[in-house]
Amino acid sequence: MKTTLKDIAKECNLDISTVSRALSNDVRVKVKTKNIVKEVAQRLHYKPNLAARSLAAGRTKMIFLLLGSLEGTLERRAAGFGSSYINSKGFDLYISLHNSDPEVYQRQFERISLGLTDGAIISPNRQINSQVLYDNCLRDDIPVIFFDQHFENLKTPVVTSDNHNAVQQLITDCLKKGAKKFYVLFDDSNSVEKIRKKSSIQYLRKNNVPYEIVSSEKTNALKIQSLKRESIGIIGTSQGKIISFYKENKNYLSTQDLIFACFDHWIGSCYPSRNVVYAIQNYEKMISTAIDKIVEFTETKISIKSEIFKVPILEFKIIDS
Amino acid sequence: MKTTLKDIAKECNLDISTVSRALSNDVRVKVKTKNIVKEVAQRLHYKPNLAARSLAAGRTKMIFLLLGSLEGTLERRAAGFGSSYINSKGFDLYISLHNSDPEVYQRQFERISLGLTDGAIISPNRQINSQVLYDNCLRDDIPVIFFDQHFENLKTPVVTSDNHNAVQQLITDCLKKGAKKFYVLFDDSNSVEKIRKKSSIQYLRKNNVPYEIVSSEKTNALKIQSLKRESIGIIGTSQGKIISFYKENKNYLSTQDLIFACFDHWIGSCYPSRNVVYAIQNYEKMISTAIDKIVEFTETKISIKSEIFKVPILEFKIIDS
DNA sequence: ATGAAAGCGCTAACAG
DNA sequence: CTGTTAGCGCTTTCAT
Repeated sequence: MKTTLKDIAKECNLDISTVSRALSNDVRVKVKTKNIVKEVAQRLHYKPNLAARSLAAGRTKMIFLLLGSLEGTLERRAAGFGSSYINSKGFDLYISLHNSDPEVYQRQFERISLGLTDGAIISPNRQINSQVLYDNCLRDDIPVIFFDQHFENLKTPVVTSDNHNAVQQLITDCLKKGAKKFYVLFDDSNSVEKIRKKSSIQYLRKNNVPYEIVSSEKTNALKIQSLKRESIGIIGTSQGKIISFYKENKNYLSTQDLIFACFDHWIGSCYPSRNVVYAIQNYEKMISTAIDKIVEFTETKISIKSEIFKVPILEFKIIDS
Repeated sequence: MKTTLKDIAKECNLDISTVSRALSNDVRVKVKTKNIVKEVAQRLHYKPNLAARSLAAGRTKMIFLLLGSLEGTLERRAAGFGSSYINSKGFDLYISLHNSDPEVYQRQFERISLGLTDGAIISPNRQINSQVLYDNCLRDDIPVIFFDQHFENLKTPVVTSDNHNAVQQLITDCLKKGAKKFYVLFDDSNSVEKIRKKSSIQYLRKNNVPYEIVSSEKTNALKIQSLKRESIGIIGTSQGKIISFYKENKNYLSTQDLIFACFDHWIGSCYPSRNVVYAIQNYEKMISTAIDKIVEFTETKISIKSEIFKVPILEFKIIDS
């Protein structure tokens, strides 16, 4: 059965409060008493009840990380690195997934202000009005910071990559490698994709490069086709998206000279393209920034501001065939 | 400020206990009273404090999922599917990562029995004696089930893939595709790798197929090399491992006829091999089995048994070039 | 149908 | 240095 402070107090003939102090290394307790208490605690396999502690102390040292899924490299790495990083601050990170399900998202979001966490980092679901949920947390003084996704209409703090510059750099690299026209695979499925799409178009227009936007619904209708072999840049979010686009249009694309551009990583050789360029997002900086803000808030109670933290791309990589 | 039952009680001129009942839809409370209470609760933005509830009720409906990382397909998918699956049972899943760090692992493991979770599913770290940690949880009646990794010397419940059969089927497929000799890339880094290695060797021996075990430390010393072009099977845990092995031995391997075999997924074409065969583990079945067991335990308090649940492979896929 | 009261396990004043 | 006391917010008997 569960050992409590009471059990230890009885065993030591001390008051429960002294035991509590002894275990939290309070300077007021005699060293000798401390030792006895600690030894008894160990012998009885004492473990503090965090729910009780939280109730009494008003904090849990737990931070919540709510993500859509773990399929993206950024989110995966952020989760992995964030766990370690937060540990070094004496906190714990609890990750939860909403799988882009609005109901789950809302439910998880609401759980934040239920007394078990001191704050949260959230990669939002765009189908839901996060502002309401965010305001809920604010009202209860629970700090929340958004991660990766950024909605212009929301008054919330956000940590995000500098997607605008990233995309333009990727296109520049493709152009250097000889790309003469582009397929842009970004869609409108979330705010990151939107920004990337918008920036791509803006930059391609500015440079007078022909392009076609290919949303995932109507991939088979490639307009810009020509019989002669050309150098084509294909830019999209991930290796997976690019590869499946390629497969769907293999007949045409396999006859062309291709240059792929995407984010975060590329596994294997650049085949069937001639070159792959990709932008590695600085997930460490992103998640640590978010964590720093949250922790700072819980320790100082100075209110969190509705700021945008744009984190530059970590590195641009080029794979040659 | 935080609204509590007390605030609602005051506002409604009711006792706090009636409010509590009304909000939990207790049949004893008059419908009219219930409606009033609920309306006031909403107006005051009432949210229950889970720590307090947990303390009073003795359960949290939270299950802990402790994983090494999210880099593996199995773990990622299990986390994703598990979150949804457990929601349908009225529970929540909290994922935490130990990044193969023994200290973090121990710390997270110990957190399980700290009163915030009703149970846990754990992908263990082999550097740590999990038995002790497991016994700790048992003593406090916290159900724990191990996931994926299986240690023969531990008396614990475990859900794992049928790796033995999986490996033999993969090898069979390679042989059918013409493989005449093998490189086995499994190592001893964890219990799954160990079983896969052992089963590979056993099966290759039985079928008199020449093979070489290539641990990641000494990859450059390939023994079985010949000048003539041969059909070579390369079997390992993931696409990543196989590709990096290939790269390290490109001079020799690029002249050979290759067949790759691995687990869970393969992105892109099978190039530079002729065929890729891979075994998709049934992560849905694995995680749902684990969740079912944990939930069953928390609801019935019937003690969890030290059983092994072997989940068969979901599907074997073959990619042709 | 509602209220009163005990208590879950712990922390944190306040005494002494 | 240690004990006493009063909660934290909620659930749950036991009365009425």
